[in-house]
Amino acid sequence: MAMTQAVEQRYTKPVLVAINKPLDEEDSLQALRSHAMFRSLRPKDLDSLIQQSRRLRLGHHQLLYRQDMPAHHFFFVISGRLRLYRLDSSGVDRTLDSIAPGDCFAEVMIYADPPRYACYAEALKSSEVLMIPVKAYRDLLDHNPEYAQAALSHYAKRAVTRFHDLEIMTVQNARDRLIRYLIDLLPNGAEEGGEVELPLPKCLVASRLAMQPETFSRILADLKSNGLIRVNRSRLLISDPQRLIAISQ
Amino acid sequence: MAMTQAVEQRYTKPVLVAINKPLDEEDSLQALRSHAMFRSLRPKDLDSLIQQSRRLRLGHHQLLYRQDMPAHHFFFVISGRLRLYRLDSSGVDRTLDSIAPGDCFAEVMIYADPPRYACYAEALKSSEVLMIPVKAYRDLLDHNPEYAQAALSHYAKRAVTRFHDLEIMTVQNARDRLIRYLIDLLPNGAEEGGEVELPLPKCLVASRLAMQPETFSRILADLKSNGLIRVNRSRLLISDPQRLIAISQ
DNA sequence: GCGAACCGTTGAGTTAAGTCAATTGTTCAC
DNA sequence: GTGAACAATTGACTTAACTCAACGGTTCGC
Repeated sequence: MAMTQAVEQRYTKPVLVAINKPLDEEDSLQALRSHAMFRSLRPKDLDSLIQQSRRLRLGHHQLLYRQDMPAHHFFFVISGRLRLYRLDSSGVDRTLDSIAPGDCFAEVMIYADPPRYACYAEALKSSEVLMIPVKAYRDLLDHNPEYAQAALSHYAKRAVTRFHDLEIMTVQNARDRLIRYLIDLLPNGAEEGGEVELPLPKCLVASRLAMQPETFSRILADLKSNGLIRVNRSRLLISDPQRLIAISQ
Repeated sequence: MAMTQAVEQRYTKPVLVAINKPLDEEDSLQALRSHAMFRSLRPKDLDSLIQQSRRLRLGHHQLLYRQDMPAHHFFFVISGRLRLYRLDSSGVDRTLDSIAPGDCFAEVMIYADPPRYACYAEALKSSEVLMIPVKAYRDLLDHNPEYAQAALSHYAKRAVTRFHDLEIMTVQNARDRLIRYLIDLLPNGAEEGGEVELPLPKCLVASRLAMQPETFSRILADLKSNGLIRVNRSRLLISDPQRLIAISQ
């Protein structure tokens, strides 16, 4: 109960009040210009969209928005890293996604009705995001139907990714879920090994994979002792992905 | 190993060879005309799309497509019910979604590159689907940018739904996952109770929720004995959803 | 530079969920 | 209609994962 109250209290705290910065540094928006949602935009339209947006600086652990809050903006990550999570009625924090520079999030809100954020978003470290008004982007699409193609392609990819995430979570045991997660972190799939960096602190990866931090730690220790991975902080060396997959039966 | 071989053997079996029927029964395509992806299409264009499509009749347990197969078509369910599932390397069957009449599936393949089905699709009972060529729909969008808007709205909704499905799966214990699943089946959310029908046989709901059929059965029996639900075959009566949510802490 | 937080790891004990097996009820094909 | 396959349930047992607790190692604020 005390927990529940704490959660509700958080709803009343103001968010989206971070310091905004002038948007004169063109170079740092290069990534934006090459994102699937924006790269087909005419410079004039993109500039107009950027003009209507605000650049936010977020500190470590700073909350950007809350679940159920009306969603008037979506976001593009310029630098840093964020995570999406939900709180359930008993206050348990469940991590759903992490977002890297060059990615968009909450962009599906463009067509939600009523538009409300489906989760919390917070900075995992000092970060910069571009806060784009949903209405501005929608207007752009409404007046330039040819732009919808690019957005469509991005949205389809997003749906595929979410489907894939769901697929991992239907794996019934913790070890195999973790192995699947690690394989997916490899840039080239399962073909060849490589070093991967966990996109989240270990305790949050655990939460993302629906297991306890202790379980996560034990599985990793076990994989390590079997020579399947090497662990250096949040960097993992996977030398033989095929063997890892074989282990997961 | 024997299992693995069986799986691979299935890959070689021909699919998509069901009997096609003439598309003269206009009435049964009414649902198609009101679907978000098609309702804004001019009659001429919709008719042309339908002309290029084939209507398939699928028998009980008949396979429609296999995971990893090149995806040249997406589908609209006219009648019956289908399920999407994946097989892992050891042959375990994991159910990912069920699809009701009036719904589309594999439609995200329009923008996949290369387009390959991400899972298996099979009929849960005798069903009819419309098999729409990906290329035909893409051409329609390419030549009529104004149509993209409708597709965009549908794709955004799809991404939101998948995100929500993922969210349920990060719930760590089987009972709470099942309760969340049941609540979501209620048409009016958690506000008032009602009777819901499981969209899948119980053993497949269990698979969808990453638990064993025995566990599913035991949890349901327990909820029943606590007066939280009434069970009649695949129909469940949820009289007090709020109490059910409270139980799941 | 020091202590307080926090993160990650490890150990010990407990519990939820999986496994195996037996039984009944249903559905379906012939 | 009958028997074979399958779906669902229940019991007994095992095990994977959770919980609680203690303990190093880092990081961060002062």
